[in-house]
Amino acid sequence: MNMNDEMAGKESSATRGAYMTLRDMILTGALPAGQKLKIEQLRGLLKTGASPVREALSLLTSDMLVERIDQRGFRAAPANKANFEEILELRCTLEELALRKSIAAATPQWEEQLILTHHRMRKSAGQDIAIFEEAHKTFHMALLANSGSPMLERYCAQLYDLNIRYRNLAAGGSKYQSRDIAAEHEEILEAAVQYNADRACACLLKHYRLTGEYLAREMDA
Amino acid sequence: MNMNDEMAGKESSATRGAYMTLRDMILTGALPAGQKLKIEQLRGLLKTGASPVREALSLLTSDMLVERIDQRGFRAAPANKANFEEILELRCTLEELALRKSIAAATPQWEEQLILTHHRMRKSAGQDIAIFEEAHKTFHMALLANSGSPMLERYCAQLYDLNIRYRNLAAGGSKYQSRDIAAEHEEILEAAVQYNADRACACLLKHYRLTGEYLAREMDA
DNA sequence: TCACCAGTTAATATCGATATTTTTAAGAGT
DNA sequence: ACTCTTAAAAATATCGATATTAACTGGTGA
Repeated sequence: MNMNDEMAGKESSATRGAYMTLRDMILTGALPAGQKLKIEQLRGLLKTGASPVREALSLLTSDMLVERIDQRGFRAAPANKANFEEILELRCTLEELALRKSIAAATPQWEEQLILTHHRMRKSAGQDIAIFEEAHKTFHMALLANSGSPMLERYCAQLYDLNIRYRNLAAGGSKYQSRDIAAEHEEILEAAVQYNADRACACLLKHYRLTGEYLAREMDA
Repeated sequence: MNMNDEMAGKESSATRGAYMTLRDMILTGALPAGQKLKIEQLRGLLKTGASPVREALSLLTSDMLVERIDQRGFRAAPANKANFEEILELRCTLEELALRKSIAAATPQWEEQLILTHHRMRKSAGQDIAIFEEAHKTFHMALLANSGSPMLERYCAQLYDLNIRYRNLAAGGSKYQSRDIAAEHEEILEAAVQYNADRACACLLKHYRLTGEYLAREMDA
């Protein structure tokens, strides 16, 4: 009767499908930074018409993943260390702000969501990396989800994605970081559910800055 | 030979033209908040095809001026008091951040730009309101332009526009505010060129909050 | 050798028409 | 009267083709 099972994941509109695919390809680095994105080429890759491709690219400019040069097409957003550090710093500022607001307005529902998303993230640790990444983002966003400011959360989500992109671009060869990521997440969670804003923020920012320094080193090499 | 004089202001691509026009119409309230934006209707209004309209609308979603509902078209972003207050607060936070950074990194060039843009704003006070608004935005953005963080500046510009939109939506009938806007601008400028970050921020935020309270009152009525 | 200027190629931007989907309206059955 | 189903209308989304614009190439004159 319904097609939810069959079509799970497949988006209703061609535009959304193209948007998702392109977004993923840019975030993972399948489409390298700065690369020209030719409509015809993408049209073939995505097996759809020019209009959805074009519209998807327009939408991706919002996310700062694609640059649009009038009359001259699209290209994947460039990447460089300065931009990375800008993102990292801005992200730390905005996420701290959002986390403090979330904790200040804490509710049982929010708290329970933290527990749940954290649990799911742990569970997915063994599975496919894409599954984990998804759960990881969900957990981090859950931390901020009670800030009361959807726009702030949106900015944070955007910066999160941009950061992930740099992680994928930079961490090409080298193995996963040696730090105990799981422990860092537990620390953050613990502080949050205890409404300890200072500690939660300190842990969160340490979590980001450690990854940041690691990536910055990779980018030099 | 060339058409620069004739075509001044007319954008090169139909998409950009549509983008500019629609943006303006939403900011000024010519397209009311929440209104359904039918392609066919806009196609007639803008005298262009469906593709440019569609693409312009997609671009406007980045600016949070248009909402896209998959398979169900576009509509002008809704407006309500909660959203307005969210914008105001976020704007105060981000602009303070950017202004402090700008002052901390002050250079003669930046300082001179402040003087210039302020002067131009004063000059344009008598002229057409649209001219003044343009100069007003330029001045305010110049204050933040030395923050060293293009993304932060972009967010501020976005919030600025959203705020202006509410000003246009709310201040329908009532006359321009009685406050001495010019004096407030001078205060901000003075503090900035003296590298007095605390005072500059205090003045800037006061400037925003006063307008904000005024608008909030309008919105109740 | 180099800058400059056609002519050619390639890519973008745009149009008009069609397929899909949603919304509206109407009718049948309970 | 009310809901459910079904037909008609309207609007969105998409396609394929064309016009417009930018990029390239090779040759010409200093």
